[in-house]
Amino acid sequence: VVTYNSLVNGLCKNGRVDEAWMLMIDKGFSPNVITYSTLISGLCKELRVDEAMKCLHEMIQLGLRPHTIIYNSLIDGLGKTKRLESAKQLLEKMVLSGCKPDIVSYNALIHGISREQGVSEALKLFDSVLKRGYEPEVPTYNILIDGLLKEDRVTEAFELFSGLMKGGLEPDAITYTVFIDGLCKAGRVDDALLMLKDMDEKGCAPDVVSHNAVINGLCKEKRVDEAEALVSSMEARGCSPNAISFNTLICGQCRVGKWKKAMATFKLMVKRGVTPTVVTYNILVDGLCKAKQVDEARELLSTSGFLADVVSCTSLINGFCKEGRITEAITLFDAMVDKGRVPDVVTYSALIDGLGKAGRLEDARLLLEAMEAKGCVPNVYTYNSLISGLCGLEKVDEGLELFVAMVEKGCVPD
RNA sequence: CGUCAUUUGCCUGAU
Repeated sequence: VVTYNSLVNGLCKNGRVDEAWMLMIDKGFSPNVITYSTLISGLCKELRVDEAMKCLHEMIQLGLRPHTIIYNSLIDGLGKTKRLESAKQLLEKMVLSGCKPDIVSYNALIHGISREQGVSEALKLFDSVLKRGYEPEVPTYNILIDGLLKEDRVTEAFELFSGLMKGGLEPDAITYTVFIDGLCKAGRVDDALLMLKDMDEKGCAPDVVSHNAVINGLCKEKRVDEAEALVSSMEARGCSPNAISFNTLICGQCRVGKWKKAMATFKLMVKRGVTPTVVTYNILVDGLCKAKQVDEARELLSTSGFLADVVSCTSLINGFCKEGRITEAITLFDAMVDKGRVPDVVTYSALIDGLGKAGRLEDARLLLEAMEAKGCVPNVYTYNSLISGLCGLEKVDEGLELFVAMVEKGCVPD
Protein backbone atom coordinates (compact mmCIF):
# COMPACT_ATOMS: atom_id res chain seq x y z
CA VAL A 1 0.00 0.00 0.00
CA VAL A 2 2.89 2.33 0.73
CA THR A 3 4.43 1.85 -2.71
CA TYR A 4 1.03 2.28 -4.18
CA ASN A 5 0.42 5.50 -2.24
CA SER A 6 3.68 6.94 -3.50
CA LEU A 7 2.57 6.22 -7.03
CA VAL A 8 -0.80 7.90 -6.48
CA ASN A 9 1.03 10.84 -4.97
CA GLY A 10 3.39 11.13 -7.91
CA LEU A 11 0.52 11.11 -10.34
CA CYS A 12 -1.36 13.76 -8.38
CA LYS A 13 1.71 16.00 -8.23
CA ASN A 14 1.88 15.89 -12.01
CA GLY A 15 -1.74 16.87 -12.26
CA ARG A 16 -2.63 13.32 -13.30
CA VAL A 17 -5.32 12.83 -10.72
CA ASP A 18 -7.44 10.81 -13.12
CA GLU A 19 -4.78 8.18 -13.57
CA ALA A 20 -4.33 8.05 -9.82
CA TRP A 21 -8.07 7.58 -9.51
CA MET A 22 -8.00 4.74 -12.05
CA LEU A 23 -5.16 3.14 -10.20
CA MET A 24 -7.20 3.18 -7.05
CA ILE A 25 -10.27 1.75 -8.74
CA ASP A 26 -8.00 -0.90 -10.20
CA LYS A 27 -8.24 -2.81 -6.85
CA GLY A 28 -5.61 -5.22 -5.67
CA PHE A 29 -4.73 -2.99 -2.75
CA SER A 30 -7.05 -1.38 -0.27
CA PRO A 31 -6.62 2.36 -0.16
CA ASN A 32 -5.97 3.84 3.26
CA VAL A 33 -6.37 7.30 4.74
CA ILE A 34 -3.15 8.47 3.12
CA THR A 35 -4.32 7.37 -0.31
CA TYR A 36 -7.51 9.35 0.09
CA SER A 37 -5.70 12.32 1.57
CA THR A 38 -3.48 12.48 -1.50
CA LEU A 39 -6.37 12.11 -3.90
CA ILE A 40 -8.70 14.54 -2.18
CA SER A 41 -6.14 17.31 -1.85
CA GLY A 42 -5.12 16.75 -5.49
CA LEU A 43 -8.70 17.03 -6.67
CA CYS A 44 -9.38 20.09 -4.52
CA LYS A 45 -6.31 21.86 -5.93
CA GLU A 46 -7.78 21.33 -9.39
CA LEU A 47 -11.11 22.58 -8.05
CA ARG A 48 -12.73 19.23 -8.85
CA VAL A 49 -14.60 19.37 -5.61
CA ASP A 50 -17.52 17.12 -6.53
CA GLU A 51 -15.16 14.25 -7.18
CA ALA A 52 -13.29 15.06 -4.00
CA MET A 53 -16.56 14.95 -2.03
CA LYS A 54 -17.30 11.60 -3.61
CA CYS A 55 -13.96 10.35 -2.34
CA LEU A 56 -14.79 11.61 1.13
CA HIS A 57 -18.05 9.70 1.26
CA GLU A 58 -16.42 6.65 -0.19
CA MET A 59 -13.70 6.56 2.43
CA ILE A 60 -16.23 6.98 5.21
CA GLN A 61 -18.21 4.05 3.81
CA LEU A 62 -15.03 2.00 3.82
CA GLY A 63 -14.77 2.74 7.51
CA LEU A 64 -11.84 5.14 7.21
CA ARG A 65 -11.84 8.27 9.35
CA PRO A 66 -11.00 11.47 7.51
CA HIS A 67 -8.75 13.79 9.47
CA THR A 68 -8.72 17.58 9.79
CA ILE A 69 -6.49 18.20 6.81
CA ILE A 70 -8.80 16.29 4.50
CA TYR A 71 -11.75 18.33 5.69
CA ASN A 72 -9.74 21.51 5.34
CA SER A 73 -8.87 20.76 1.72
CA LEU A 74 -12.53 20.28 0.98
CA ILE A 75 -13.66 23.39 2.84
CA ASP A 76 -11.15 25.40 0.86
CA GLY A 77 -12.17 23.79 -2.43
CA LEU A 78 -15.86 24.42 -1.75
CA GLY A 79 -15.13 28.03 -0.84
CA LYS A 80 -13.10 28.57 -4.00
CA THR A 81 -15.95 27.22 -6.12
CA LYS A 82 -18.39 29.62 -4.47
CA ARG A 83 -20.21 26.90 -2.58
CA LEU A 84 -20.06 28.53 0.80
CA GLU A 85 -23.15 26.83 2.15
CA SER A 86 -21.65 23.43 1.44
CA ALA A 87 -18.40 24.57 3.03
CA LYS A 88 -20.22 25.59 6.19
CA GLN A 89 -22.16 22.32 6.23
CA LEU A 90 -18.99 20.35 5.90
CA LEU A 91 -17.51 22.19 8.83
CA GLU A 92 -20.58 21.24 10.87
CA LYS A 93 -20.30 17.68 9.72
CA MET A 94 -16.68 17.57 10.72
CA VAL A 95 -17.64 18.66 14.24
CA LEU A 96 -20.37 16.01 14.41
CA SER A 97 -17.98 13.30 13.36
CA GLY A 98 -15.69 14.25 16.20
CA CYS A 99 -13.04 16.01 14.17
CA LYS A 100 -12.35 19.43 15.62
CA PRO A 101 -11.90 22.24 13.09
CA ASP A 102 -8.62 24.11 13.55
CA ILE A 103 -7.68 27.65 12.67
CA VAL A 104 -6.82 26.55 9.12
CA SER A 105 -10.40 25.33 8.64
CA TYR A 106 -11.60 28.77 9.62
CA ASN A 107 -8.99 30.57 7.55
CA ALA A 108 -10.29 28.77 4.48
CA LEU A 109 -13.89 29.60 5.35
CA ILE A 110 -13.13 33.22 6.25
CA HIS A 111 -11.40 33.62 2.91
CA GLY A 112 -14.34 32.19 1.00
CA ILE A 113 -16.79 34.42 2.85
CA SER A 114 -14.61 37.47 2.30
CA ARG A 115 -14.60 36.87 -1.44
CA GLU A 116 -18.24 35.95 -1.87
CA GLN A 117 -20.06 37.96 0.76
CA GLY A 118 -17.64 40.73 1.55
CA VAL A 119 -15.09 41.25 4.26
CA SER A 120 -17.64 42.46 6.80
CA GLU A 121 -19.19 39.02 6.93
CA ALA A 122 -15.73 37.49 7.16
CA LEU A 123 -14.91 39.75 10.10
CA LYS A 124 -18.03 38.53 11.90
CA LEU A 125 -16.86 34.95 11.62
CA PHE A 126 -13.39 36.05 12.71
CA ASP A 127 -14.87 37.56 15.87
CA SER A 128 -16.87 34.48 16.72
CA VAL A 129 -13.84 32.28 16.14
CA LEU A 130 -11.83 34.43 18.55
CA LYS A 131 -14.62 34.24 21.11
CA ARG A 132 -14.46 30.48 20.94
CA GLY A 133 -10.86 30.63 21.99
CA TYR A 134 -9.00 30.06 18.73
CA GLU A 135 -5.69 31.81 18.26
CA PRO A 136 -5.53 33.60 14.91
CA GLU A 137 -2.44 33.04 12.79
CA VAL A 138 -0.64 35.33 10.38
CA PRO A 139 -2.59 33.94 7.38
CA THR A 140 -5.84 34.75 9.22
CA TYR A 141 -4.79 38.38 9.39
CA ASN A 142 -3.42 38.37 5.87
CA ILE A 143 -6.72 37.14 4.49
CA LEU A 144 -8.71 39.80 6.34
CA ILE A 145 -6.30 42.65 5.61
CA ASP A 146 -6.40 41.71 1.94
CA GLY A 147 -10.20 41.63 2.04
CA LEU A 148 -10.36 45.06 3.66
CA LEU A 149 -7.93 46.57 1.16
CA LYS A 150 -9.83 45.10 -1.77
CA GLU A 151 -12.85 47.03 -0.50
CA ASP A 152 -10.76 50.18 -0.10
CA ARG A 153 -10.97 50.07 3.70
CA VAL A 154 -7.35 51.08 4.16
CA THR A 155 -7.63 52.50 7.68
CA GLU A 156 -9.24 49.37 9.04
CA ALA A 157 -6.59 47.29 7.34
CA PHE A 158 -3.90 49.15 9.24
CA GLU A 159 -5.90 48.72 12.45
CA LEU A 160 -6.00 45.00 11.90
CA PHE A 161 -2.27 45.08 11.30
CA SER A 162 -1.90 46.59 14.77
CA GLY A 163 -4.01 43.74 16.07
CA LEU A 164 -1.61 41.28 14.51
CA MET A 165 1.34 42.94 16.24
CA LYS A 166 -0.49 43.16 19.57
CA GLY A 167 -1.19 39.46 19.33
CA GLY A 168 2.56 38.90 19.38
CA LEU A 169 2.69 37.81 15.76
CA GLU A 170 5.23 38.87 13.16
CA PRO A 171 4.04 40.08 9.77
CA ASP A 172 5.45 38.01 6.94
CA ALA A 173 6.29 38.81 3.31
CA ILE A 174 2.69 38.17 2.34
CA THR A 175 1.40 40.69 4.89
CA TYR A 176 3.62 43.36 3.38
CA THR A 177 2.76 42.40 -0.17
CA VAL A 178 -0.94 42.57 0.59
CA PHE A 179 -0.39 46.15 1.76
CA ILE A 180 1.81 47.00 -1.21
CA ASP A 181 -0.84 45.79 -3.62
CA GLY A 182 -3.62 47.49 -1.68
CA LEU A 183 -1.77 50.80 -1.57
CA CYS A 184 -1.06 50.60 -5.30
CA LYS A 185 -4.69 49.98 -6.04
CA ALA A 186 -5.64 52.93 -3.86
CA GLY A 187 -3.38 55.05 -6.07
CA ARG A 188 -0.64 55.32 -3.43
CA VAL A 189 2.24 53.85 -5.40
CA ASP A 190 4.88 55.94 -3.70
CA ASP A 191 3.77 54.65 -0.32
CA ALA A 192 3.96 51.15 -1.77
CA LEU A 193 7.52 51.80 -2.91
CA LEU A 194 8.37 52.92 0.62
CA MET A 195 6.86 49.78 2.03
CA LEU A 196 8.90 47.65 -0.37
CA LYS A 197 12.02 49.20 1.20
CA ASP A 198 10.58 49.02 4.67
CA MET A 199 9.91 45.30 4.58
CA ASP A 200 13.46 44.68 3.50
CA GLU A 201 14.81 46.71 6.40
CA LYS A 202 12.59 44.79 8.77
CA GLY A 203 14.18 41.57 7.66
CA CYS A 204 11.41 40.49 5.36
CA ALA A 205 12.87 40.07 1.90
CA PRO A 206 10.55 41.20 -0.87
CA ASP A 207 9.92 38.40 -3.33
CA VAL A 208 8.83 38.36 -6.94
CA VAL A 209 5.19 38.90 -5.99
CA SER A 210 6.01 42.02 -3.94
CA HIS A 211 7.89 43.42 -6.91
CA ASN A 212 5.13 42.53 -9.34
CA ALA A 213 2.56 44.35 -7.24
CA VAL A 214 4.64 47.53 -7.42
CA ILE A 215 5.35 47.09 -11.13
CA ASN A 216 1.61 46.88 -11.65
CA GLY A 217 1.00 49.97 -9.54
CA LEU A 218 3.55 51.96 -11.52
CA CYS A 219 2.07 50.78 -14.81
CA LYS A 220 -1.44 51.73 -13.77
CA GLU A 221 -0.13 55.22 -13.06
CA LYS A 222 1.47 55.18 -16.51
CA ARG A 223 4.94 55.32 -14.94
CA VAL A 224 6.15 52.61 -17.28
CA ASP A 225 9.77 53.69 -17.37
CA GLU A 226 10.06 53.23 -13.62
CA ALA A 227 8.29 49.91 -13.97
CA GLU A 228 10.80 48.87 -16.60
CA ALA A 229 13.66 49.93 -14.35
CA LEU A 230 12.24 47.83 -11.54
CA VAL A 231 12.01 44.79 -13.78
CA SER A 232 15.64 45.31 -14.77
CA SER A 233 16.84 45.77 -11.20
CA MET A 234 14.93 43.07 -9.38
CA GLU A 235 17.24 40.34 -10.52
CA ALA A 236 20.06 41.98 -8.58
CA ARG A 237 17.83 41.95 -5.53
CA GLY A 238 17.47 38.23 -5.74
CA CYS A 239 14.19 37.96 -7.57
CA SER A 240 14.09 36.86 -11.17
CA PRO A 241 11.20 38.42 -13.07
CA ASN A 242 8.61 35.83 -13.95
CA ALA A 243 5.88 35.74 -16.59
CA ILE A 244 3.66 37.98 -14.48
CA SER A 245 6.42 40.60 -14.17
CA PHE A 246 6.81 40.73 -17.94
CA ASN A 247 3.08 40.52 -18.62
CA THR A 248 2.46 43.46 -16.32
CA LEU A 249 5.14 45.57 -17.95
CA ILE A 250 4.03 44.69 -21.48
CA CYS A 251 0.49 45.62 -20.55
CA GLY A 252 1.60 48.97 -19.15
CA GLN A 253 3.60 49.73 -22.25
CA CYS A 254 0.68 48.85 -24.50
CA ARG A 255 -1.64 51.04 -22.50
CA VAL A 256 0.51 54.13 -23.00
CA GLY A 257 0.85 53.35 -26.69
CA LYS A 258 4.48 52.25 -26.57
CA TRP A 259 3.85 49.32 -28.83
CA LYS A 260 7.48 48.95 -29.94
CA LYS A 261 8.66 48.88 -26.35
CA ALA A 262 6.03 46.31 -25.55
CA MET A 263 7.27 44.07 -28.35
CA ALA A 264 10.85 44.58 -27.17
CA THR A 265 9.81 43.50 -23.68
CA PHE A 266 8.10 40.47 -25.14
CA LYS A 267 11.29 39.54 -26.96
CA LEU A 268 13.36 40.09 -23.83
CA MET A 269 11.02 37.84 -21.92
CA VAL A 270 11.54 35.01 -24.39
CA LYS A 271 15.26 35.63 -24.50
CA ARG A 272 15.43 35.39 -20.73
CA GLY A 273 13.82 32.00 -20.92
CA VAL A 274 10.49 33.06 -19.45
CA THR A 275 7.69 31.28 -21.27
CA PRO A 276 4.84 33.53 -22.42
CA THR A 277 1.44 32.53 -21.13
CA VAL A 278 -2.03 32.93 -22.57
CA VAL A 279 -2.23 36.18 -20.61
CA THR A 280 0.85 37.48 -22.46
CA TYR A 281 -0.87 36.91 -25.78
CA ASN A 282 -4.14 38.31 -24.52
CA ILE A 283 -2.32 41.51 -23.58
CA LEU A 284 -0.70 41.77 -27.01
CA VAL A 285 -3.98 40.95 -28.74
CA ASP A 286 -5.77 43.65 -26.80
CA GLY A 287 -2.96 46.10 -27.48
CA LEU A 288 -3.27 45.49 -31.20
CA CYS A 289 -7.05 45.76 -31.05
CA LYS A 290 -6.81 49.09 -29.27
CA ALA A 291 -4.41 50.22 -31.99
CA LYS A 292 -7.13 49.39 -34.53
CA GLN A 293 -5.28 46.35 -35.80
CA VAL A 294 -7.82 43.66 -35.12
CA ASP A 295 -6.82 41.51 -38.08
CA GLU A 296 -3.20 41.55 -36.96
CA ALA A 297 -4.34 40.65 -33.47
CA ARG A 298 -6.20 37.62 -34.78
CA GLU A 299 -3.20 36.59 -36.78
CA LEU A 300 -0.92 36.86 -33.76
CA LEU A 301 -3.26 34.77 -31.66
CA SER A 302 -3.58 32.06 -34.28
CA THR A 303 0.20 31.72 -34.49
CA SER A 304 0.66 31.77 -30.71
CA GLY A 305 -0.23 28.16 -30.13
CA PHE A 306 -2.86 29.18 -27.60
CA LEU A 307 -6.56 28.81 -28.20
CA ALA A 308 -8.61 31.95 -27.96
CA ASP A 309 -10.20 32.14 -24.53
CA VAL A 310 -13.05 34.33 -23.35
CA VAL A 311 -10.68 37.24 -22.70
CA SER A 312 -9.01 37.24 -26.12
CA CYS A 313 -12.38 36.82 -27.81
CA THR A 314 -13.75 39.78 -25.89
CA SER A 315 -10.78 41.94 -26.91
CA LEU A 316 -11.37 41.03 -30.55
CA ILE A 317 -15.13 41.56 -30.35
CA ASN A 318 -14.55 44.91 -28.71
CA GLY A 319 -11.95 45.76 -31.35
CA PHE A 320 -14.38 44.99 -34.14
CA CYS A 321 -17.07 47.07 -32.46
CA LYS A 322 -14.78 50.05 -32.06
CA GLU A 323 -13.83 49.88 -35.72
CA GLY A 324 -17.47 49.87 -36.69
CA ARG A 325 -17.22 46.26 -37.90
CA ILE A 326 -20.24 45.16 -35.93
CA THR A 327 -21.14 42.27 -38.25
CA GLU A 328 -17.74 40.70 -37.71
CA ALA A 329 -18.11 41.19 -33.98
CA ILE A 330 -21.37 39.25 -34.04
CA THR A 331 -19.89 36.54 -36.23
CA LEU A 332 -17.01 36.11 -33.81
CA PHE A 333 -19.39 36.04 -30.86
CA ASP A 334 -21.43 33.27 -32.53
CA ALA A 335 -18.26 31.39 -33.40
CA MET A 336 -17.01 31.46 -29.83
CA VAL A 337 -20.32 30.13 -28.58
CA ASP A 338 -20.20 27.38 -31.19
CA LYS A 339 -16.76 26.39 -29.98
CA GLY A 340 -18.13 26.00 -26.49
CA ARG A 341 -16.54 29.15 -25.04
CA VAL A 342 -18.92 30.72 -22.57
CA PRO A 343 -19.24 34.49 -22.97
CA ASP A 344 -19.24 36.31 -19.64
CA VAL A 345 -20.65 39.64 -18.52
CA VAL A 346 -17.70 41.50 -20.04
CA THR A 347 -18.19 39.89 -23.44
CA TYR A 348 -21.89 40.65 -23.43
CA SER A 349 -21.31 44.20 -22.27
CA ALA A 350 -18.79 44.87 -25.03
CA LEU A 351 -21.15 43.61 -27.69
CA ILE A 352 -24.18 45.36 -26.23
CA ASP A 353 -22.18 48.56 -26.25
CA GLY A 354 -21.14 47.99 -29.85
CA LEU A 355 -24.71 47.28 -30.94
CA GLY A 356 -25.95 50.38 -29.15
CA LYS A 357 -23.34 52.60 -30.75
CA ALA A 358 -24.26 51.12 -34.15
CA GLY A 359 -27.83 52.16 -33.49
CA ARG A 360 -29.06 48.58 -33.22
CA LEU A 361 -30.80 49.02 -29.92
CA GLU A 362 -33.34 46.29 -30.40
CA ASP A 363 -30.54 43.78 -30.94
CA ALA A 364 -28.79 45.15 -27.90
CA ARG A 365 -31.93 44.65 -25.83
CA LEU A 366 -32.36 41.12 -27.15
CA LEU A 367 -28.79 40.35 -26.20
CA LEU A 368 -29.41 41.63 -22.68
CA GLU A 369 -32.39 39.29 -22.42
CA ALA A 370 -30.37 36.43 -23.86
CA MET A 371 -27.57 36.85 -21.35
CA GLU A 372 -30.01 36.94 -18.45
CA ALA A 373 -31.72 33.83 -19.81
CA LYS A 374 -28.33 32.12 -19.72
CA GLY A 375 -27.87 33.08 -16.10
CA CYS A 376 -25.26 35.74 -16.79
CA VAL A 377 -26.06 38.70 -14.54
CA PRO A 378 -25.70 42.14 -16.17
CA ASN A 379 -23.74 44.71 -14.17
CA VAL A 380 -23.52 48.46 -14.13
CA TYR A 381 -21.34 48.51 -17.27
CA THR A 382 -23.93 46.53 -19.18
CA TYR A 383 -26.77 48.83 -18.19
CA ASN A 384 -24.75 51.98 -18.73
CA SER A 385 -23.99 50.95 -22.31
CA LEU A 386 -27.59 50.24 -23.11
CA ILE A 387 -28.95 53.31 -21.32
CA SER A 388 -26.43 55.50 -23.07
CA GLY A 389 -27.39 53.97 -26.41
CA LEU A 390 -31.07 54.62 -25.76
CA CYS A 391 -30.51 58.18 -24.61
CA GLY A 392 -28.26 58.85 -27.59
CA LEU A 393 -31.15 58.02 -29.86
CA GLU A 394 -33.38 60.31 -27.85
CA LYS A 395 -35.23 57.38 -26.33
CA VAL A 396 -34.73 58.84 -22.91
CA ASP A 397 -38.00 57.37 -21.64
CA GLU A 398 -36.83 53.87 -22.44
CA GLY A 399 -33.51 54.69 -20.87
CA LEU A 400 -35.27 55.71 -17.69
CA GLU A 401 -37.35 52.55 -17.72
CA LEU A 402 -34.21 50.49 -17.94
CA PHE A 403 -32.66 52.52 -15.15
CA VAL A 404 -35.63 51.71 -12.92
CA ALA A 405 -35.42 48.05 -13.92
CA MET A 406 -31.73 47.81 -13.07
CA VAL A 407 -32.27 49.31 -9.65
CA GLU A 408 -35.17 46.95 -9.00
CA LYS A 409 -32.85 44.08 -9.83
CA GLY A 410 -30.43 45.30 -7.22
CA CYS A 411 -27.80 46.73 -9.55
CA VAL A 412 -26.43 49.95 -8.08
CA PRO A 413 -26.02 52.80 -10.60
CA ASP A 414 -22.69 54.62 -10.57
C1' C B 1 10.56 8.50 12.56
C1' G B 2 8.79 3.54 5.32
C1' U B 3 4.27 6.68 1.94
C1' C B 4 0.48 11.73 1.66
C1' A B 5 -1.59 16.18 2.96
C1' U B 6 -4.88 21.74 4.32
C1' U B 7 -5.40 28.17 4.64
C1' U B 8 -3.10 34.04 2.77
C1' G B 9 -0.34 38.16 -1.72
C1' C B 10 1.00 39.83 -8.02
C1' C B 11 -0.67 40.06 -14.57
C1' U B 12 -5.02 40.38 -19.44
C1' G B 13 -10.92 41.97 -21.81
C1' A B 14 -16.48 45.85 -21.41
C1' U B 15 -19.42 51.75 -20.00
